[in-house]
Amino acid sequence: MNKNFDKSFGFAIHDVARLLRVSFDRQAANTGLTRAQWSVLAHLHRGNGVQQKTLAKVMNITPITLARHLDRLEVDAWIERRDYPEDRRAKRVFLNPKASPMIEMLSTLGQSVRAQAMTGISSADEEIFMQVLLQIRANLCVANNGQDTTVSSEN
Amino acid sequence: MNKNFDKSFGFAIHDVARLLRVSFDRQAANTGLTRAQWSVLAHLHRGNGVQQKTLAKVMNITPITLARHLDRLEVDAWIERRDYPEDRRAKRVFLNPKASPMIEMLSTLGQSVRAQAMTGISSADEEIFMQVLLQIRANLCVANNGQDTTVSSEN
DNA sequence: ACAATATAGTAAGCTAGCTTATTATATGCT
DNA sequence: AGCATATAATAAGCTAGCTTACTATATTGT
Repeated sequence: MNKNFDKSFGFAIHDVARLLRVSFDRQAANTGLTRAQWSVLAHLHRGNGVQQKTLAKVMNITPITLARHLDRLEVDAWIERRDYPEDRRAKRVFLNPKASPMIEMLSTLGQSVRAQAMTGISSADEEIFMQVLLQIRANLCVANNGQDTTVSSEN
Repeated sequence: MNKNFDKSFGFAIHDVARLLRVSFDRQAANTGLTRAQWSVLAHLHRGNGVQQKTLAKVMNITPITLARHLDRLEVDAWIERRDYPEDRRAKRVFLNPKASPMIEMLSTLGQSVRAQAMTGISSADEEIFMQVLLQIRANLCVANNGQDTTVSSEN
């Protein structure tokens, strides 16, 4: 039995993810947007007008999880869903103009949280860390889905 | 605006944490225990009879989050809460004997998930990765709490 | 001694993820 | 044409985390 839970890979990753989320959300609290909502806006900024199913895939979350984020984002008019005449089952999602400055702001915030997290870490080590992290994600994507959801794009 | 969300630190950590959790939970589904519940058992294995507040602190979760895990673990008799006469507000948590083999099993599962995640990564890089990860956690703990919750023990 | 404050555990209600099931629309087969 | 199957979005209901608020018990200050 491993006595060092603090050093266990799974627990540590889990802790870091939670700490990052809390840290971000706390600093973004006055915006009324959470990290998850911001993530939606950021991805739309990259590919505005994308279909929900595609967006969910790019974000690597399930369609229903995305649908709930969109519900709340739509209430506050950050985004809007539009019918897609070429496939009447589908909807496309568009950023409203008011979202742009917010995206800039939250992007800056994300960078500052990252800088905070990386305090005292050499850029060489940070580089290796990121490479390993992305490799781990790819490995787990394969293990879970039989496919790598990292690559994507469309529209 | 960074175009490479896939390579963003925060998103990647978040993805990896989720993928790990899903991967673990899927493989442990037949046990009826989730990763979070297993985490409770594992920590108790290390310090049986610990007080709830201490356990929550060691696990780096809030007391109420722990309380809910304990509720479910107690229903299935994995653990039991006992009154603590020296402080009648407090309760101490004990593993029931049936938990031991389960802990062994899930520990093995955890190792296999880790191995899966680390496929194709050199042990030197893995070493650096873990060091950076732990440093990040420490940084964020300080930023969030003004204290490092990594160290602990008591009981 | 006793009032004020602090602490241990829990309750209520939120976000964010999931799986499984439903509904409406497309597509494919004969 | 029309039935069977597949797909896009959503609904229902679960785990797991959080904050804020409450209750019971301890502790502390005067």
